[in-house]
Amino acid sequence: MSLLIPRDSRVRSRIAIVRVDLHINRSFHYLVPEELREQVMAGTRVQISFGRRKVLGTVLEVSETLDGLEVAADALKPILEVVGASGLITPAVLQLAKWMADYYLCPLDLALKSVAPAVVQKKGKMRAVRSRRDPELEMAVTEASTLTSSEPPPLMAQQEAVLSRMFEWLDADSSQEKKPVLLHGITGSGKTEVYLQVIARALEQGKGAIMLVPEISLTPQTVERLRARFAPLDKPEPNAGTGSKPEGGILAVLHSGLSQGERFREWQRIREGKARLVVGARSAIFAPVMNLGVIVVDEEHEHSYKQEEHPRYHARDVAVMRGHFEKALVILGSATPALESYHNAIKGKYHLCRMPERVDGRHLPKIRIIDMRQETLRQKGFAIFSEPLKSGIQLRLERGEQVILYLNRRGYSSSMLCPKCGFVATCPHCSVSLSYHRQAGTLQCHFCGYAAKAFNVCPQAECRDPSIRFAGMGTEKLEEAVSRAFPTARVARMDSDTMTRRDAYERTLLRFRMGKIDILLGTQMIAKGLDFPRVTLVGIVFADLGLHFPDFRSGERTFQQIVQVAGRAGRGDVEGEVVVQTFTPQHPVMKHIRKQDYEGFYQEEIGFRSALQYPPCCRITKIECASEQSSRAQYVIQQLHKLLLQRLGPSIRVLGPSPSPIEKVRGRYRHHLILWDTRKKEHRGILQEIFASLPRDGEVKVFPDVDPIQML
DNA sequence: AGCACGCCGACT
DNA sequence: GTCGGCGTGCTC
Repeated sequence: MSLLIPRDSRVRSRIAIVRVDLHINRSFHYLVPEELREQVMAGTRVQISFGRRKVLGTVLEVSETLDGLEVAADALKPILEVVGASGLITPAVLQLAKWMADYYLCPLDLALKSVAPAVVQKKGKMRAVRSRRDPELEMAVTEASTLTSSEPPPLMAQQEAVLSRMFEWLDADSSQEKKPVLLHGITGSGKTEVYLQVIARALEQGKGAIMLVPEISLTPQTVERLRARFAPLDKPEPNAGTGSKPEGGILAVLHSGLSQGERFREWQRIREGKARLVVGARSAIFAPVMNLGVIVVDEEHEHSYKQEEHPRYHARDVAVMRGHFEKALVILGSATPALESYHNAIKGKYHLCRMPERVDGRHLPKIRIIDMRQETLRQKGFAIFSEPLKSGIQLRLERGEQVILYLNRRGYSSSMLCPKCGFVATCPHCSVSLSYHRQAGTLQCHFCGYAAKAFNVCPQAECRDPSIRFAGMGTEKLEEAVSRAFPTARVARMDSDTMTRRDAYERTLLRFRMGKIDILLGTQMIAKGLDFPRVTLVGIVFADLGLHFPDFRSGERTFQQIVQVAGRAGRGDVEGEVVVQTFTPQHPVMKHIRKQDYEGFYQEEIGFRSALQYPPCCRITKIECASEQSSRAQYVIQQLHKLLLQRLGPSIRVLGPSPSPIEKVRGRYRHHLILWDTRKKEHRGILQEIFASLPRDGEVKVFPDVDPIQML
């Protein structure tokens, strides 16, 4: 080796343990050259020569000694250079990645990949930043803001009380670990203001803050409030010679719409400490904020915090771990907490803060549960609108108030079937029926996106019957029905079909805010955080939709969705009303929905979970095998099952293996099994070994899913 | 992941 | 005799 490391002199050279960006399940030792000593630390991205090529890697550890090193020191190669600058992955985030690899049963490489965007992992050349701003829209937003005052408003007593506790925890000895806080505040109770003030205090203390939101494009209002509140803290860039105002300042916004260049720049600003407040979706939890004071997870119950690709991490839980490692205060906020979080709060693992009142003495809307079986009898056939909902809408139109209608299914109808021969259009790639989209004139698969031209007659050669029917109503059909029933009303639909353009969502909400829309209807897109004071009626068109899924969380999800949408009503001076239409009014969830009683819902639901040993009473891990051939996936899951029984024996409870409830998705057949109680460290170690030892059939994919959300 | 080495069939 | 198949194994 011609690297000429003097054998005698530099024995005390620093040695970096480096994980290479290749699929090698171990790490390698490199020398840290004198001139890079300052920069190389745990987490630093480096370029090294590996064999005969140059590759990138991540420093896991820097050590002063050669202890335990089985390679002669003079055989070590030096680190060639540091990528970008040090600190792209901070030591704390590296620790987080190690934890993720262990907890979520994935190779460390994969965990490292998910903690920093690809552009940051590589050389990170700055590209020209394309502007995505829309001057017309911005003007309109500015004009429409009676709302974004940068001054903190006066607080209600409940907010004061919660804040004083949070300040105390935030200010506590920074070497002390901080218990996470669950902020359970009903819709409209002023949670966002609490977040803002805790963040403000952390920033004043010179610390950083991360705020996670379920999906940034659906929370422009929250981002606007942050910008309005914290923009004054921004000092103009000293080198802004061009006169154009530099973007950002103390606030960095990370979202999927950023180009690679924009993403890199935001990351860089955070790393350099220019931006200390980061807002973003799931992956923003890995932002390289130093000296982190507080992490807020807004709407912590939202399923979008769970990544559905390997590693299947839950950003809320990762946030709790990051807070643990960095001794930062973690605030989980929701009106309808995940059962897991509330359970943790009840057990004392989290602090519990409650805000049971709405701001300004406003009341929660009254909820009426309408029995659609009786409505069907009364109206002599299936009706989309019950009488109370119909008259309720009419009344709001007359009064010039606004209405939100919620139906969590897009398209015109959810299936297309031939009443003569029984043919049902199904997706060629997934085991689900195709939805009819009338505007597009297509049949679409909501799992894989497959689209085909809709038929006029039954496509079966021997049938060709023209009376082919569409069953199961979606938002498109609802829109049609609304327009027919209320011809004078101005109606807008919001779902992923109408919101294809990036700013369509903001534009529609702006028109709604300006009173140019009377009835806003849509899918869960309209359920999140909207605050429109003139909305006085919310209609849940078909509350049973998600209730009968073969998933132990279907009741919880239904409760959360309906209570959240209901919370959009009555945020102004006029009291709100909610009409919930259901064919199963006797379902236990409905009585808690009627009273908007989270506590009652929790108590009843936790009883079911405990009896059936489902989370949060127990932790489960799902293992899924997927292949283009069902039999191959089945074979691998059976092998896995065998190994599990051999290695873990009776100490572990296994359900399955069985085909997934929706067996085929995107042309891949899935088989899974569920393991109970995998929290024990030795269990995880054995699971890791089993995955590593599994004969690698490249075609059959094996994914562990720790704490699964998606059971289908 | 690459890229070596390494041991058996059809070609100029 | 040689070119080349891709099966194991190594990379500080």
